[in-house]
Amino acid sequence: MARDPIAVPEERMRDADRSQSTILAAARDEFAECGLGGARMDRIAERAGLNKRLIYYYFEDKEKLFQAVLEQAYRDIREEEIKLHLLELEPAAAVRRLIEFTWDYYLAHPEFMTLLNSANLHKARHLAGSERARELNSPLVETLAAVLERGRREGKFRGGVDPVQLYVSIAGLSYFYLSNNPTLSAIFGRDLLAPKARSERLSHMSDVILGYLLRS
Amino acid sequence: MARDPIAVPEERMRDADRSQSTILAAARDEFAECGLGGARMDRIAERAGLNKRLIYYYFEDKEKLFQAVLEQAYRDIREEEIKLHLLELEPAAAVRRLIEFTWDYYLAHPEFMTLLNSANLHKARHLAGSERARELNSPLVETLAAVLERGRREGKFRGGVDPVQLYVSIAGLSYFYLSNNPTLSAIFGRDLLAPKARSERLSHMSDVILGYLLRS
Amino acid sequence: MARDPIAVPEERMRDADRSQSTILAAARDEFAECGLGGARMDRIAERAGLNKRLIYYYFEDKEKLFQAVLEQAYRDIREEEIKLHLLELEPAAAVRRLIEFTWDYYLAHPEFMTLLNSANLHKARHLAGSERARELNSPLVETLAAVLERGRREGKFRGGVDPVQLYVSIAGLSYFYLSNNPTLSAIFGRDLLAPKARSERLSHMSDVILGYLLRS
Amino acid sequence: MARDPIAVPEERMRDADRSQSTILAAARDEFAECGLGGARMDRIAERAGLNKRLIYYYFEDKEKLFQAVLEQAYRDIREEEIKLHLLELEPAAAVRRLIEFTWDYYLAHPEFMTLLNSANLHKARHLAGSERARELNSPLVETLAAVLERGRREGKFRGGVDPVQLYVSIAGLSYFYLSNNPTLSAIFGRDLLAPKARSERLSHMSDVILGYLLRS
DNA sequence: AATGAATGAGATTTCATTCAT
DNA sequence: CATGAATGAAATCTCATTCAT
Repeated sequence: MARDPIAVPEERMRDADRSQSTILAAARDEFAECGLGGARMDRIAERAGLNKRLIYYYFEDKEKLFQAVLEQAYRDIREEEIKLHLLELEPAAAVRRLIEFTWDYYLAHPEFMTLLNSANLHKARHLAGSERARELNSPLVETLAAVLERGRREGKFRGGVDPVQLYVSIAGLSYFYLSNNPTLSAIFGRDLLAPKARSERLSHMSDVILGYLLRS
Repeated sequence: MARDPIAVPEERMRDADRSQSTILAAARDEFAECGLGGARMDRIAERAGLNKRLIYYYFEDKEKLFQAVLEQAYRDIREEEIKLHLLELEPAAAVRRLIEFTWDYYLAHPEFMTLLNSANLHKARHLAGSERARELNSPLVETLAAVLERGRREGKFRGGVDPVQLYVSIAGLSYFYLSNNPTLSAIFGRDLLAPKARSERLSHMSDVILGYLLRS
Repeated sequence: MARDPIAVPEERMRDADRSQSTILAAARDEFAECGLGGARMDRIAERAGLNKRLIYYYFEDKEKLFQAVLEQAYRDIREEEIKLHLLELEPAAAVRRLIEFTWDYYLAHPEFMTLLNSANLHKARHLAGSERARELNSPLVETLAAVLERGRREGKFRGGVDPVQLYVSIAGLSYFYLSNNPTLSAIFGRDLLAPKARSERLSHMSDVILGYLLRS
Repeated sequence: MARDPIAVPEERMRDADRSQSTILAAARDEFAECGLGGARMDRIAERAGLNKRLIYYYFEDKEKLFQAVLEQAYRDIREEEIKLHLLELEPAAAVRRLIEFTWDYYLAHPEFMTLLNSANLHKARHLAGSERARELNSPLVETLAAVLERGRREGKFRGGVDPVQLYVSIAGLSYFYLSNNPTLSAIFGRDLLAPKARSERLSHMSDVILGYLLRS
C-alpha cells in the first residue's frame, strides 16, 4: 500500500524475471536428467516450487521451454569463455588453458552435455531459427585461430591447423569421456571419475593436443 | 494350448526368430530417433509391421526391450571390430585404420551413438548387471595395447601411452563431431557432413593422433 | 476355447462395432446437450459406460468424434425420410405429410437441431470434405419437386415454386419454433410445448404452406 | 484506495462506460463466434484490448457476462424494431416490410442468431429471471396483431391468424436459412448468400407469407 | 480504474500395458 | 504364433478466476 508508484512495475518485473529464471533452472535440471522425452512438466513445476500453469504462461509449451533452456545454457558457457583471456598467455599455455577450461566446465556442468545430446537427438531443430544459431557460436574459435597463428609465427606450432577442427577435437576429447562415463566406467570396470583417473585424463588430453601441435 | 512342440518347430522357430529380429530392428530405429523417453511402443509395432502385443510377448517391457537393443548394438559393432586384424598391419597403419574404422562405423550407424547417449542419460543402468558389461568391452583395447607396444619397441611411437585413454580419444574425436553434427553445423553455418568436410575431418583426426604418437 | 475359428473375428467385429455405436450415441447426447465446446470427453465415456481411452482409439479426437456424430445424425434422418413414400399421396396430402414429418422428427430428435447449430456455429467445417456433403443432401428435395410439379399439372398448386426454397421454409417453420423454444416460451410467458400449443403450431404451419401453394 | 469520488467522476465515469461497452462488444463477438462453451475470457480481453481482470471487475463472471451480452442484443434489435412504424403502412406493405426487416437484421447481425442458439442450448437459463424476460418481448407482436386485424377488416387478409404464430413463422423463414447457411450451402452445393440467392429467398418468403395471408 | 502475476481444478490426449481369443 | 479390443495412470495443456499492487 502507499508504495512508491514508480517502484511498482520494477518490483513486478523482478518477480516475473525471478519466476522465469527459477523455472528455467528447474527445467534445465529436469531436461538434463531425463532428456526431452523423459522430462515431466509436473516435476519441473515442483522443482521450481511454482505453479505448473506459470510455466505455460511464460514459456508456452514444453518444446519452447526446452529451447529457452538450451539458449540459456549457451549463454552461460559463453559468459565463462569470455573470462578466459587466452590472448594474454603464451600459445602453448593458452591451448592448455582451453583444454583445462573445457574439461572443468563439462565436469562442473554435466547438464550441458545432456542438453546438447537432446538437442542433437532432435536434429537441432530447436535452433533452427538460424538467426539465433550464429549468436551461439563460440568466440573461442576466433581466439583459438589467433593463438594458433601466433604459435606458428613463433615457430612453436605446426602450421595448417584448422581452428574449427581443433576446437571440436578439444571439446570431443572431454565430452566423450564425460558424457559416456557411465557406460565407459561399466565397460572398463573402473571409476573414470575417481580423482586419479581425472588427472590422468586431463594429462592425456593435453599430451595429445600439444603433442600434435608442438614442433619438435 | 499345450500344442505338440515337435509338430512344426522349425518353421515356427524361424518365424519366431524373424519376428524377434524384426522387432529388434524396429525398436533400434525408434529408440535411436526418439530416445528412450520419446520412443513409442505403438510406433515400434507399426515399424515392425507386427502386433504390439507381440513385443511384450518377446521382450516383457519397454525397458527390457531397450536393453536388448543396446546389447544387439554392441554385438554388431564388436562383430565388425573383429574383422579389423590390426595386428597384421604396421603400428602407424594400424592406428590409422582404427581411426578410419571408428569414423566409418559411426557414420554408417548413427543410431549407435544415440543409443549410447540414451544409455548414458540413464546412467547406464541397462548394463548394470556387471556380468554383461564386461562382455561388451571391446577387444580392440587389448589389440591397441599390442600395437602401441610394438610401435614403441620399434622406436616409432612415444612410450607411456595408456591404450584405454587413446581408445577413448580416438572414439571421442569422431563421436563428438558426428553425434553433435546438427548443432555444430548450425553454429558454424556450414554442412559438416559434406564430402569435403568429411575427408578434412578424417585427415585432421589422423594428424592429431599420429602427430601425438609418432616420435619425430 | 475350441470356438469356431470363423466366428471369432465376427464376434470381435461385433464388439468393436457395438462399442463404437455406444460411444456415438453417448457423444450425440453430450454434444446435443452441451454443444461442441461444452461437451466433455469424460462425460461421454461415462455415458457410454466405456473407457475414455477407447473413444480416442476409435475416433481419434473430439473434433472427429463430433464429425462422426454429425454424419450419423444425417444418416438417421435420411433413413426415416426414405420411409415417407410421398409420391404415393395426393400432392396436398404429400405436402401436409412432409410438414408433419418434419415437425415430428424435430420434436422426437431435438438433438438433431442442436447438433446442426453446433455444426453451423463452426461454419460447417465438419463437412468441409465436399464429397461427403452431397451424400447428406436430402432425397426429399427431388421428391418435393415431383410433388410440386404434379400439383401444378393437376391445377391444384401454383407454379414457379422452387422446391429447395420450399423445403427450407418447411424446415424453418418447425426448426425455429422448436430450437428456440426455451427463449420463446420465456418471452411469451407460455409453454409452447404444451399439447394444445403443439397442435396449434402444426395447424398454423400447414395453413401457411398450403395457403401459399393451393390455387384458390 | 478510498479516493475522492467527486474528484474526477465524469472523465472516469466516461472511461468506465467506454470500457464496459468495449468489453460487451468484444464478448458479443467472441460468444457469437465460439458459442458460450467455446468462448475464452482471455480472447475477450484481447479483443477488447483491456485487462482480463477488468472483465471480472465489471461483469463478475463469464455467465453474467453472457447474460449481459444477450440483453444488449435484445435491446439492440428492439431499438431497431421501434423505428419501423408499421402502422403507418397498408397491411400488406406492413407485413412485407416486417419480413424484409427481419431478413435484413439477421443478415446484418448474424451474431444475434448464434447468441440466441447459445441461449437456447442452455435452456434459456440466462433469462430465467422472468421479470427480465417480458421486457424482451417484441413490441412487434402487438403491432402485428393490429396490422392483421386491419387487414382482415379491410377484407384483404384471412381471419383467424394468430399474430404470435405468424411472427414466429416470419422469423423462422429467415432464421433457418441464414443460421444454417454453412450447412445448407454445403449440402446444396451452392452459395446461398450470393446476391441472386438472397433476393430469391426474400421473394420466396414474401410469397409464402402473403400467399397465405391474402384473400384471393 | 486498471493490470501483470499467479493458481487450482479440470480438460484433452497419450502411453505402456493387459485381456481375451 | 499372433492380434484387435480395452484400460488405468499419467502426461500435456487449458481455463476461469483471484492476488497484489
